[in-house]
Amino acid sequence: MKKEPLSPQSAFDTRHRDRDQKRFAVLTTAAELFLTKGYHLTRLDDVADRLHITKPALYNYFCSKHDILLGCHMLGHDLIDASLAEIEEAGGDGLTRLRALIRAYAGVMTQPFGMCLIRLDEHELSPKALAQVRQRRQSVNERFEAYLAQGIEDESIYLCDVRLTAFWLAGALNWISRWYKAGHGMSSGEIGDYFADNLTRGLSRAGIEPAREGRLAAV
Amino acid sequence: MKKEPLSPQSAFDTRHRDRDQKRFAVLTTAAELFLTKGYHLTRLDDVADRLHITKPALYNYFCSKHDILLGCHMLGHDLIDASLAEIEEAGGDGLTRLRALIRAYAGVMTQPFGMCLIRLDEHELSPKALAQVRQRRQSVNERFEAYLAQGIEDESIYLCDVRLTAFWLAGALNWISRWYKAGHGMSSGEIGDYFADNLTRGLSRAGIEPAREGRLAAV
DNA sequence: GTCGTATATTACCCGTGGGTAAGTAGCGTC
DNA sequence: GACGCTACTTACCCACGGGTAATATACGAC
Repeated sequence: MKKEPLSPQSAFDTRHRDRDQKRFAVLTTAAELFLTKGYHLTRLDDVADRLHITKPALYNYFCSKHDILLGCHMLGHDLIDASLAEIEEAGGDGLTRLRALIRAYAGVMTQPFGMCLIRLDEHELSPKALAQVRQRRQSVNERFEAYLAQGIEDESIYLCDVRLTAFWLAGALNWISRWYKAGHGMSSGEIGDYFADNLTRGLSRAGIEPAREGRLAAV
Repeated sequence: MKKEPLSPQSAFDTRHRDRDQKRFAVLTTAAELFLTKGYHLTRLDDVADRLHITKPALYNYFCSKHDILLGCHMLGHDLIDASLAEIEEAGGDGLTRLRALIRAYAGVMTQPFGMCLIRLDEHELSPKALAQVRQRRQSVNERFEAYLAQGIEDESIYLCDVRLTAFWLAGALNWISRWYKAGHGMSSGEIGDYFADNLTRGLSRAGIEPAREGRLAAV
């Protein structure tokens, strides 16, 4: 799937053009609306209007509204999977990898497709689609658990309940998608760095360093 | 609002009975269905069926489906507010209070009305209702920030970004509502204790104690 | 240029489910 | 034991919006 042009609707400027580009434009627009208004309150007419086309044209690229929703989820997971591969290759001890994962995951949660994974109601997916999504989600969770386990093994991480710790880390990170607003406050990267440091301070087996100066204490 | 009888539908066994009891029965049933099937996929007929009444009877107690949703949110927040009051009274330093808040909040997230706060789409609320809910949510967030600030002040908590830390704590806790299943794994109280200890390990200014034995390492 | 195809449009259908109007029946009251 | 109020039921409405059938048109090919 190719990258979008300047704005999603320009993908529909001309008639013959890359299908993938148009699919992507639909998903970008839909994701934005789903996040703003909610899935149900977003009508397909709304999506089409933004793209300067009409509703039935959407059915050239997606077979239903649910299918568009699934598309958003899949792109969100693609973002994560890309990071996972990099981190796996980079190597390092459990704690190092966990921190890298936190940083990357935080980045995903500040992007629309990443937000879709958390903020859109999974009940709207078809049972088959839901199974797909659940499986991909589970594989991410397993990665958290794997790095925690590795860190306990290599003694970079304190002995902790791997399952529960993975849950709370995921929660802290997923929640970013609910409060992050692009252009306000910290950037995506700054949040990632802060989380990577601070979520692991209590997990690290090495003595705790004093909190980093820099961006602190908005008391 | 009074406590429910054995099962929600028994509130409708007889005709004349406490209105509050029936309202509560409706909300209990609706919350359960909303959480299982999602708000939109739950029809008012479904709710009525479970209570052995018919849909229009619901309109004796609520003026719309949205109003039922709002009711669920309000009861969820009532659970939190009850804990907040207790913690405030109990006193203690910032860290102690923060831990108590974490424990209590975790407990709320394992209950249906607490789960509603996180898992049901707020877009379905009317603008006015949404404003109400947002305000209550904000007041909880302020409590997290207040205890963090207090802890920094009284030196029980490391200097940290209060706003970001409150966010990640809230996220870790809110996420419980997405994975907790009553009767599987740890109990609500055990989760609360674990979270109160482990989420604050990296925040505590006192040296980090080795992780508590007891319930550990499902590696 | 004209033909064929993919793409988009116009016009429409219709299932669904929230909500309501009118009528019925249980229960307390006197 | 008749009355009246409230709770509840039956029967219905209808707006909404996802989805489709039939039709028009831009673009590439030759």
